[in-house]
Amino acid sequence: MDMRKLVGRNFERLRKQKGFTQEKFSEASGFTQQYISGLERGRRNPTIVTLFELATTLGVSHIDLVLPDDDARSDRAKLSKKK
Amino acid sequence: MDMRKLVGRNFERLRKQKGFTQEKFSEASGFTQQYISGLERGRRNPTIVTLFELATTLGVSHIDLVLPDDDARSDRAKLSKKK
DNA sequence: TGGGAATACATACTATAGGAGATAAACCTC
DNA sequence: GAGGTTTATCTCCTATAGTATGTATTCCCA
Repeated sequence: MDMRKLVGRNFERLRKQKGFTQEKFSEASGFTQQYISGLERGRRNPTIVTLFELATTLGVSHIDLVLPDDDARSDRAKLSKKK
Repeated sequence: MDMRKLVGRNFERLRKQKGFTQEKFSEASGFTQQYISGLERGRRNPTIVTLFELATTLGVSHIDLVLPDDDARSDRAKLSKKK
């Protein structure tokens, strides 16, 4: 269970949904494009403060981390919009 | 909006609900008692990997971070049990 | 009120989060 | 295949996450 990849994959999906390039997102969030790249590729282990800042820039208000059962083969996680 | 305090307060509540002392929890999780203390007092900024390990030790499978509206005065967050 | 259990504080240390800058590699579209 | 744009890789740097150890403090309760 690799939280880095779990967060990276879902972040990338949401970034694209929002129409951000890595560069545009880096300008909006203050993180470097290189950091965003590493994050999406599962090479970064963001802190909760960083996670909050990323979510805020994405316009996401609800971070929902579903930790898979051991017997579940695939990782699952959602970053869902406010109700 | 201080994610450290938000997580710290909710972690402390859940730890007590589960009947752990900081010392017992540190033995179960591999983190030091001192780290747990700092975490609960909002002086630590855990990474997502750390957050996952803490949740796993607590027997929590669903991490739900609700980011308050700007006009909401109080922090809110839930670490909820699996359905 | 004293003594053990639980929590907080202090200091020093190693590993890594995150930044800055340059560049490489893909990925278009013409 | 040239040229722009987007993403990935690399190196070096500082700040801090997390460990280890010791101790202080707070909280009980007999």
